Amino acid sequence: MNSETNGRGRREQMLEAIRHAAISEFSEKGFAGATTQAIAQRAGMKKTQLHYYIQGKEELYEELLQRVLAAWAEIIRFDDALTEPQAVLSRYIRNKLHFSFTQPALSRIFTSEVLAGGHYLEKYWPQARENILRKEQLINQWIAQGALRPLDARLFIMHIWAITQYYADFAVQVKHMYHDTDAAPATQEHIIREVTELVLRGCLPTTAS
Amino acid sequence: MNSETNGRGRREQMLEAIRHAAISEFSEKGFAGATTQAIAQRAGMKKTQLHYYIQGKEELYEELLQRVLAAWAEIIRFDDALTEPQAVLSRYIRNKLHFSFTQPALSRIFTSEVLAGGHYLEKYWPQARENILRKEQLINQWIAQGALRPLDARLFIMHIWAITQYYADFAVQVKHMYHDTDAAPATQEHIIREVTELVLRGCLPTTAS
DNA sequence: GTCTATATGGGGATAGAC
DNA sequence: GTCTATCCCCATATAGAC
Repeated sequence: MNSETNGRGRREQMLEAIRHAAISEFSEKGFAGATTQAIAQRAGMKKTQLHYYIQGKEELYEELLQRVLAAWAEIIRFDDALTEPQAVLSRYIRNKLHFSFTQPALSRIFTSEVLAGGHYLEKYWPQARENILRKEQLINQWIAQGALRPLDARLFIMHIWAITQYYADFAVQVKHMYHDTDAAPATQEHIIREVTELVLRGCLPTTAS
Repeated sequence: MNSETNGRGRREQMLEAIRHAAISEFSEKGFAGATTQAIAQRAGMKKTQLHYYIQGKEELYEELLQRVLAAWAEIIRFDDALTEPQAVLSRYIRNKLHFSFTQPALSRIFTSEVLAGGHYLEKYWPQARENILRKEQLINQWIAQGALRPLDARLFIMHIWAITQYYADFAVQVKHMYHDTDAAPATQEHIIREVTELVLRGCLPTTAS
């Protein structure tokens, strides 16, 4: 059992610890404000040790950005096996919210990058545009079929994205809104239900059977 | 005409230029990532000149944070003169969106601060909680009267906030979604209509007359 | 009020001992 | 692989000439 085979490699274990720490640091401070010093400290190592494992601050950041994009590419697409708008949209909302709940810091890195101007996302926009255009076409089909009320499909998609992303970016705000209050914090399932209900009622035709 | 009376004071003019520059810098880089060097450059002055006018980076930041909070406190409250849910919510959505459109960078400072953990907002949360609780009560009254469908009022308010804030925080994303596309970018009025329609349909009772 | 110069601290990154 | 020591750059902020 050499150093390459115990666990999945000591090096990879260290890198995972580093990535975990970096996700927190980058999501809180942004790329410019994050320091390798702080990342090292969060990961429980010295700065020099960190620099032994990573190529540089920028490479680490880009790798993590790619992680969010890759995860979203998997999670966020409309499920082709489903045809009913209710089913497709419900699943989309559930998946996106689940990601915001389980990977809030990773989600926030994207937001932080967009706030900074999104220069590290140059290569990402075309693909994101394609994705939204495909969703738009499907939604417009639904509208033509009378399955959805007439609406601006592109804005509609962005609005769903906005609400679901909110629970990652503003988790601190949400928490404070339940602090020192009679009401117990909303559960994830409850939030999923409320968001889904709001969106579906907002887009279904008034003449729904 | 001494130096205190021309314009509204040279000092105040300089400070406004500094604040304008600082809003951009802080909103893009966050507090940790922003530099007084860059703020000075954006404001068209030397760093030493900047430090002659401001007390420090932190004081400048806190002043601007206070600006957003103060502006929102004015703009965001439910209009007591209105009683119909449709009218109150429409006006709220319009005002909040208008602020996102006209003061996007200032809006983003709040988001950036929340991402960073919101430590500079400690004194703000109690008041924000009060505001949301008051809105919550009114909405629950509407629900009791049958003017709104049953829903979680607190989450509902946060969802409206999320959608309207989106147009400030993710303006870059919105822009890219219309880049290289047949469709012309959505106008502000169009966005206001679409958001309002989505929210109102999402919360009004199905038996609406 | 505005500049040059500087004090002091921390940043990313590497060299080289162990 | 991990440490100490160090390089070089840039940060905030101030002192003091003009």
